[in-house]
Amino acid sequence: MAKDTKERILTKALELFSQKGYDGTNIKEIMVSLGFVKTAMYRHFESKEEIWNTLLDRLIDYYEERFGSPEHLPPVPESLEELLAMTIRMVNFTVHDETVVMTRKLLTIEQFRDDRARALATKHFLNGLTEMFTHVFSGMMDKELLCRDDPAMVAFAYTTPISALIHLCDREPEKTNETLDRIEAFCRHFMKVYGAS
Amino acid sequence: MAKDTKERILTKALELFSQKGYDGTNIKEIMVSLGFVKTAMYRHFESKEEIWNTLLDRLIDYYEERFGSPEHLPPVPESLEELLAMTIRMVNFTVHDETVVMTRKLLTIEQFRDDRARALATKHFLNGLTEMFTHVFSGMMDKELLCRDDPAMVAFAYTTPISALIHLCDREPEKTNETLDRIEAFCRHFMKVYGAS
DNA sequence: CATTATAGCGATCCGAAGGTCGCTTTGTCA
DNA sequence: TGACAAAGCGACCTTCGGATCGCTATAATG
Repeated sequence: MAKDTKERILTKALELFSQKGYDGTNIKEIMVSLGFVKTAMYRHFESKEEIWNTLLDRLIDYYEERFGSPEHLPPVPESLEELLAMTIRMVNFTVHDETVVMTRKLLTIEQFRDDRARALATKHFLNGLTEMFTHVFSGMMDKELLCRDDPAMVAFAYTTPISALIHLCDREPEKTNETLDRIEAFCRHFMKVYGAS
Repeated sequence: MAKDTKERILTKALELFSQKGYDGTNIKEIMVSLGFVKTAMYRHFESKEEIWNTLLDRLIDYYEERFGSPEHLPPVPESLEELLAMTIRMVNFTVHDETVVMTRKLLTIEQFRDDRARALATKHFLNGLTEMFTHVFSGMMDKELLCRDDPAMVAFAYTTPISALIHLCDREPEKTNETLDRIEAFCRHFMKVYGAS
């Protein structure tokens, strides 16, 4: 129950930091919205700064757990349709999971103020996805589902447009459905251009 | 000289807001770094809020002036090499011009807090570039320099990867040179894939 | 059941930040 | 040159936000 409070503070901090930034959020707001008085925070964290650091630790750990090791790489699709299905599944998760959305917004907002946020942003927004799809496309080229080419370059060309549209969903959530359609259209375009058929 | 002060305040505000955000920047810092006492600001603006609004007005106007009307569309290249040269020129400008860099960072940081920043961010980061290159690629397809395809989709596939790397330059300026190389490599890859040869 | 640590509360402190006001300086113009 | 407006200065006000401390209630433990 007490342990729970600490977690709830972190969750609420992620929520508020991702909307208004670290500087734009105050302790009172966090604690009152959880039904506490602001000073109750100091039973769980030494300072506002420590909330930030703990939160970032969690986000880094979470990313590492989830995407850190090769065993978390997705299976190599057996067809282009399967690639599309896998992509749509991943995108749907990433734009609808509230925690993931808030994490992305947080990193977007704080990337120029905090070095760890900066590093994590580059992984989240660029390198992580590219590396993952480098593996996927490398496998698909071996299976002759895609034209042979530099898999890292092809992965980059595939993931960055999708990433741009995910950012658009974050910025303008009311356009999410339309944007998901655009993602699917882009995937089909990509498959037409790069597919080996 | 007085008029100048107002401009200098706006310039400094852009600089600081783009590094630390609106909430993370205080009036004293702006004014003292310009050699004034903080309250001198109130001879030029009613409030901190008004600095923000004026600054955003300027950024919106500047964007409109520069990219707003069709006459500002770039000429359609006569060859793939020319497309590459034009792209490199544009990227170099956008990555090295301090004001442009600061504007991008500002929009990145404040896009979730301010609706006008949000709208301008979508233009800056996505639609503006895509529209511009839709025109370019449409012309190039007419000249049979590129395979015929949906020019808007091809423009999207061209500009968003470049945009992702421009964001990387903003985030990690020490990697600028290496990142510019990656942009060029991507452009060449793109030309190989989409070029009509 | 008594003890003790934990967690929440509220009063309070302190410094920072936005903003006001009146005085002084400067620069413009008749 | 005298008068006035614009612009800068600095003292001051107020609020807000982070942080400390001591009291109390709860809940876990021997």
